[in-house]
Amino acid sequence: MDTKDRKYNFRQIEQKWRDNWEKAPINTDKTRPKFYCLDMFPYPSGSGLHVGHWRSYVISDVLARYKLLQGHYVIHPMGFDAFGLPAENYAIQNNVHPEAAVKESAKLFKRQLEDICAMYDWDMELSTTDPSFYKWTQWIFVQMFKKGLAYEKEMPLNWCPACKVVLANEEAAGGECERCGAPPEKKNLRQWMLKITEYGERLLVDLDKLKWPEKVKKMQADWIGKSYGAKIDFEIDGRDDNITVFTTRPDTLFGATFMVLAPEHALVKELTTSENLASVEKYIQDAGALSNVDRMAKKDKTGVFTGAYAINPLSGEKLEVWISDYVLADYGTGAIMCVPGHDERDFEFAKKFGLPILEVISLDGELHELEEAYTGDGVMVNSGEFNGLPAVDGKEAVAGHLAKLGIGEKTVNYKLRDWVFSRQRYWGEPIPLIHCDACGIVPVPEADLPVTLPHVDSYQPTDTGESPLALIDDWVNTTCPTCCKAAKRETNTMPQWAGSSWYFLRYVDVNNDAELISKEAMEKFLPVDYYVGGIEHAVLHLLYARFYTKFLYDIGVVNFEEPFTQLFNQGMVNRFGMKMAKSKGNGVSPDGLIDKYGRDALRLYILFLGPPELDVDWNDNGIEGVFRFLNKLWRLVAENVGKTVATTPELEQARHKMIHDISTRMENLTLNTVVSGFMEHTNKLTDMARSGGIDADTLRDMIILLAPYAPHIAAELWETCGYTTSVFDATWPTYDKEKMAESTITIVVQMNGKLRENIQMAAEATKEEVLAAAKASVAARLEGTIIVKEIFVPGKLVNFVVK
RNA sequence: GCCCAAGUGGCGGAAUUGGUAGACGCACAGGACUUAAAAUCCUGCGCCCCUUAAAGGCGUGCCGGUUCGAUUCCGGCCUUGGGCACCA
Repeated sequence: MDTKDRKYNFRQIEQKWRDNWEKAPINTDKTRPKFYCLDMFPYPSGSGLHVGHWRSYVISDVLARYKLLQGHYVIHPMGFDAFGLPAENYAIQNNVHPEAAVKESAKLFKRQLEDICAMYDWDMELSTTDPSFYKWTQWIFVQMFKKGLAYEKEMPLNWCPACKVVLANEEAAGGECERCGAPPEKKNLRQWMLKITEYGERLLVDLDKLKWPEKVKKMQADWIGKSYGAKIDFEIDGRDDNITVFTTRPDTLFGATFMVLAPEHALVKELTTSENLASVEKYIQDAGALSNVDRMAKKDKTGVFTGAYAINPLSGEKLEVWISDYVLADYGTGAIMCVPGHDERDFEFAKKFGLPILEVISLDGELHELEEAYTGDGVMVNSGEFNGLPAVDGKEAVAGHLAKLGIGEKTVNYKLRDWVFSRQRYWGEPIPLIHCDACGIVPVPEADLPVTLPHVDSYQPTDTGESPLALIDDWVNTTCPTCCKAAKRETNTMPQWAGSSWYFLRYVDVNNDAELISKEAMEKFLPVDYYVGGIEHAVLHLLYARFYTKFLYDIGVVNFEEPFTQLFNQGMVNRFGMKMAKSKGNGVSPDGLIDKYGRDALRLYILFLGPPELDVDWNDNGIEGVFRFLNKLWRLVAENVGKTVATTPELEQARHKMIHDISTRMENLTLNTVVSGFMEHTNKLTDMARSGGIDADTLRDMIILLAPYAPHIAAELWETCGYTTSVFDATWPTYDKEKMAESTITIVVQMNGKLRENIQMAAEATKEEVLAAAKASVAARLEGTIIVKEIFVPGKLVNFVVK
């Protein structure tokens, strides 16, 4: 140590241990029980890492190293999600080929990731753009195709005019392109879809198994959107076909006074009478031109009457059939029964167009003039034989009655739609299908995978809805694998989510060319135990990855149905009121801080900023305090090594308390309080060392506890203390509750709940002794009062209730 | 509109099961060491009353409740952030 400025030489120490660990890696014993601690892998951009990126990587690394010290073999890999629009857009902006840009960026990222000093196993490194990886991304698609889960469909889709690409529903949530924020347009396109809806129920039910933040589970459950109700057939007046509706309120069926179909509904053209045809056609045309955002933003309900009538199956009333864009074509049956008395939207529509409003649910059983839709509880009225029945029971009763009549049945509905899986961009995995005039659509044989992405100079996206790959004749033209005649390749590519939906399976068997993953590796190392990343993927990546895993389970590739047992979402790092990002000019580079305070100090400071799950505002000021702490701790060891004293009961008590505090806070992942705990205990131990000396056991355990957080200084101090094996080969110390108990405890004395005195008592003092001492301490105050009640909380406090 | 978080000193934040509110750190002020500075060490640091001290009072967004005792539990509100949003 340089005694002149009493600061430890972090530059020299950190370099020394970085070199050492490169030569002799830690965490190599694969015979230990595994713990798979995964970071959401980044897409490599050319702008590099800022301290916001560090946050999640430090959190997961602390956890990984903690598990290592607890005796696990820790799988802690890192890779690059390099296909997709972010990488392609970056390349276009900088006028380089995506392949070159990705290579360059990955190199920069890797160097910056190494600065964090996370114990990534770079032997497992993967990139989604590597043909040996996307061979299996394509293989999974082929399996889905063979199982009928991938299908082609022409339908109106969300098209982002800025990104020049279609969006999945998940990517267009909230009426904004998930990537660029532009409002998507509607465009009729032929696209490849994945039947994620077939897994909707399992994706919903299995959420219960997961140790995930409730918020994320709820977002997924809401996205899947299961609702219980009934399908009901309404006879069309004068025709022998029906309009089928889905409703969650069969109990209000008597109150259905009109019907509305989505403009796109198949029956609309057939039903419309000749005198209404012109207005209906105009309405359909106008509705079709509206984007989803405009459609949602409309303040007023609009609609037109078709001229047709349906019959309410219970009341027998004739109901006008209207069309309106407030009914969605792709949810339920695309048609609804309208109960204006008990549905706000139907009420608004009925008011505007003068349609009848009937009360059929009443809270008090009486009849009222409805000023607005009543959506609460009550009993059925105006409902014939069902009158007087509570609405909650009415749902079952009416649905059962309709089922007996053969015109309805109980059913469930989901908001989840199939996944639009093809993209009109160059930089993605080619979809491995071949279009043959004779054989139809044929998957590329597995032996011919991967279908490699051809290297071209012109990869700019087009407005046509076609991929740039369509322009490459010698790639598009091929032969049919079945009949050997001339055929054409599918030119769409996969979305950026394809690789990330399964990458976590591949790390542990990254070089396997014969299968996606060997059974042995799968059974030994999977699934992921702990997954750390941002909340922005709550319904995108995390839903897709669950879907893929369930599919791979079904075809026997993996033996588990959920990929990520536990999930942690770290909060964002903000600066100037917004998320830190290079593009916004508010990014803080770690480089200067590393140079001034070192990697260990920066790791600790990022944790110290605030609770890991909450957003924090960045400021540079506090890192000074963390740096002072590291120096203090350095001096504590340096000044006492070689002259440690024999363990005393006080030292043993302090040591067990320290292990307890750090361990429980680590387990709870309240990592900001772990750092303050280190400071607290270091301060205490420094005082104890000065007054009576410190023992070797305490120093040893303190260094082990610190190792996950500040690995370099811990390794150096460990060596200073004379240990010859790595600190990461040590075992996480355990504590004994009895040994951490203090011999003297502070008892709080209250009167009427207000603090009056603190008294020191021996830990083993009896209730009577404590009460007597407490009474004595407040004797003067008790004069002239009557003690009504004595509250005694063992080891904590005494409260006298007096009059 | 619906749902979910959060609200504590000048600042970031802490408080295990309802039991001393403000740990730890930053900033600030005073002191020691030093020719001086840096570094380090010591002391103080919620607000009010008071020359000071003692004693007292108030205090965890607001109003109320339960309790011997509430940052913690319950009811009602306010503010901020996030999610969903014509899903019948």
